[in-house]
Amino acid sequence: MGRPPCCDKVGIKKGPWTPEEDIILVSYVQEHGPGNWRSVPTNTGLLRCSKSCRLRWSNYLRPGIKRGNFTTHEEGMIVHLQALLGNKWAAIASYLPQRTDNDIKNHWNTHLKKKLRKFQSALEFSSMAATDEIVYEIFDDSTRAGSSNVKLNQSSSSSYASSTENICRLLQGWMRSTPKINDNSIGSTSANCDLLSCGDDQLESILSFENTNNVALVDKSTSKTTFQDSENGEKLNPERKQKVGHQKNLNNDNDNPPLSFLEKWLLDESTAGQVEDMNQMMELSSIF
DNA sequence: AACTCTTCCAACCGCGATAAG
DNA sequence: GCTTATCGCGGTTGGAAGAGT
Repeated sequence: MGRPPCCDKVGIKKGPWTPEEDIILVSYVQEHGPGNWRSVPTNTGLLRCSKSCRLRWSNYLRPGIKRGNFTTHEEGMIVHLQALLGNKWAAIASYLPQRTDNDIKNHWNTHLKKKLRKFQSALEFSSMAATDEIVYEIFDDSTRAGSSNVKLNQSSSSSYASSTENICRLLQGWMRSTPKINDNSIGSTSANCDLLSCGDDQLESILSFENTNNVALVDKSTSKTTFQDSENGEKLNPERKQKVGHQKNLNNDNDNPPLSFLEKWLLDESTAGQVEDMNQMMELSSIF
């Protein structure tokens, strides 16, 4: 006999997650930490399979997730890493703090692939000594699209970086539309009731998050999440946390020199300059 | 205003690797 | 060592929202 099933397929809910379900999941993970997803549906009463819970947590509710538009630098990183690693979205995501692999994958498929295609065809045309008129026609579409790069830079600061803020936003919208909470629909854990009755400040403190190596600390004034290494108490910003994680992995995996080389290369300013060059080219395309 | 088309992204599906019994 | 479930990943899809006609 092998393992028992994580959940029977009967009665499993599918589709978009409701704020109630999010709160239940977040409060459970706060209490027990991420992992052991198999027990999550059973212990929380969520009618979701463990897989769905894990996905919801890692792609949406996990602290430190930045949502919203990608910066030019992030896009450059993705383009470079995709060229080097292929469609290894999880690997690429590990170099982009606060972005999920799903987010990167979506952004690549919907934006970057098109941008690159245009960029490459523009290069081909220009190498064939094309006239200005031809180049103008190539980029005309992006001009009409509303100068997406300018918009991108303007709104890049509107991203939000923690599950606290995610949940607060969800709650704010949801509470407005749902004047009275139906306790039966939410579940039976006391943590859920606490979450629903507390204010934003309280919610943020409840949502401080601990995993195996790092403790996430939520800054109430900025809603930003910082990480503290539970081993040595060192405070880390999310980016630093990612790097420390990498360093640990690298130390544990000595027969993987290409990765450390890649990391060095990526952090090299001269390389970053090349990325910027390419992005400037792409931005030029929207100016034409 | 109503309809169609396109874009975008959250969530699902299927598969390989790994772990548990 | 075998069987079976879980985990994590990449590909794909469904539907909401916006744009165009």
